Amino acid sequence: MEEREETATTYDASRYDRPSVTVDVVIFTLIERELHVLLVQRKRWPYEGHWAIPGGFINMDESLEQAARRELEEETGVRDLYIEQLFTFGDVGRDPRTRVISVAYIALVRFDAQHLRVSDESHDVRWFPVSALPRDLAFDHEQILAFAVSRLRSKLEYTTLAFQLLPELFSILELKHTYEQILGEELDKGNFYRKIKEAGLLEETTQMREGRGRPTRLWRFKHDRAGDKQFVFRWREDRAGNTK
Amino acid sequence: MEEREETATTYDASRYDRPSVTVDVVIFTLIERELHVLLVQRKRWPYEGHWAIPGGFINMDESLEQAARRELEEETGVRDLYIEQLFTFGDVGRDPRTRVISVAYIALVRFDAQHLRVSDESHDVRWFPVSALPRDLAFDHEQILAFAVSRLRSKLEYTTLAFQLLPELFSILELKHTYEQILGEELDKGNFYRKIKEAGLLEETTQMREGRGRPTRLWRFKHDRAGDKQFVFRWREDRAGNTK
DNA sequence: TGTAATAGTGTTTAATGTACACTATTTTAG
DNA sequence: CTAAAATAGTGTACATTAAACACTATTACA
Repeated sequence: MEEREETATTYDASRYDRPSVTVDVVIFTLIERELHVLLVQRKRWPYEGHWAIPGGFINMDESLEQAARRELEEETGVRDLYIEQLFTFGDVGRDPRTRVISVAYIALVRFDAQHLRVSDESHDVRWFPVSALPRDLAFDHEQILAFAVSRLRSKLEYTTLAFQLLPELFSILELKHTYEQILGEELDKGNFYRKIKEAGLLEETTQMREGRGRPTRLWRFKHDRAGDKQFVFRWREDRAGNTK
Repeated sequence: MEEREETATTYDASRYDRPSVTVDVVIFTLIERELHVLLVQRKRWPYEGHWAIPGGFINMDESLEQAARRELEEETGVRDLYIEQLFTFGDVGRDPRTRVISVAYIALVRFDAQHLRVSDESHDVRWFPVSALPRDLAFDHEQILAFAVSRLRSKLEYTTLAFQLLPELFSILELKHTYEQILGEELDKGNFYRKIKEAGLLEETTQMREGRGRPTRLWRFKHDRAGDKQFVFRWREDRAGNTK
């Protein structure tokens, strides 16, 4: 980390001119069975009027993750949810104002009444379906967002991450639908039932939900298992990367 | 990324007091069939005399990856090798001097005569076996290193990364040994032969190498396939995370 | 009462993983 | 010169998992 020839306590500010460090948070949620992401509309130069990933400068007295959580809470009012560092973007020209290094995070939130303040359509903050993003995102945010979606997909294959997007109680087919939304491909119903049950991640409840056809049983995620160990199972029905 | 309420071109330096940004590079190599990592011994406060991961401040005119490559070249004289961003560490108290945010990278180099300057034992730069690291690394470098090893392991399971550590020509059992070194577990010889051949990643050469027993055929990695697409295959012989 | 709609189960076959026994070709000890 | 040790490499059988898809179940509603 530290330059070996540098003196201990003094800095030559002109020599060690410092970049700005920001934290950007790509916030995902599921709205009406579709994966959405939160964007904010910029009010000033540069990229005035363009949509951007929410973020801000870090404070000197908070860790990166704390900064990301603060940002998340400022935008959505949500605390204590799943958050994970994605990547740090630091190319020279990515912000026309000055050198900016952005530590990007991914957050997953459950969409419910809590974040009404976001769903206000007249506001400069809005949820967009991942399949229908606005054009010309600010800065390199298109790249960041694409990377976030890609990471979300690949993590889904070996973690229990999808549960973060669902409410407390859900049906197995809703869970399957969530996987399909994120993976962007269809999964076999029978195989999904079998795998998810064998995994032992779910706790059956006595509750049912009625709809158009046969009522469905509701399940709950076993949280004890989650923290337990890095639980892993694979969902993809084709062997990844089969280069024939 | 950008604070939405901030003005466009001016900064209040006292308000937006900036952290320092460094790049640390965890450099791995294989020496005598064992995985090693490069560390430097600190000459000054803080952590004087302790070993640390090599790194330094970024320049304002280089990208993060450029900074990491520069650092790698300064320490080992090696260019154009495998390098990958690991994680960004930014806890508040990790450096007693000032707020420091470190973007950590992993690099893999082939150990050969090129980096003699590193193998000089009297120097303050030295290769350590991953299995026998020095005590009391500087800063939070123990944590960074542990994370780097863990990442290396998990990436090995689905990438062709091990080839970066081997010379141009190698035997299949050497490759197997490399996998075993990094994974920290034994692999079945027969299964390894079969899988690596089926994968079609290797190019047979006419060269053999003689040793104590039967001579071994040497192979070369097909580089055309590597860039091709994110080639994936799995090595672990147990299903990962099988929590029975 | 029967059809649409949704939920959920079972079964068959193919692919892959795992263990381990076997053969092959060299050096070296006696 | 020959047998044993050392290393390289192949083959095979069994278990496990994946994938496709046909089937049954339970509700609302026409």
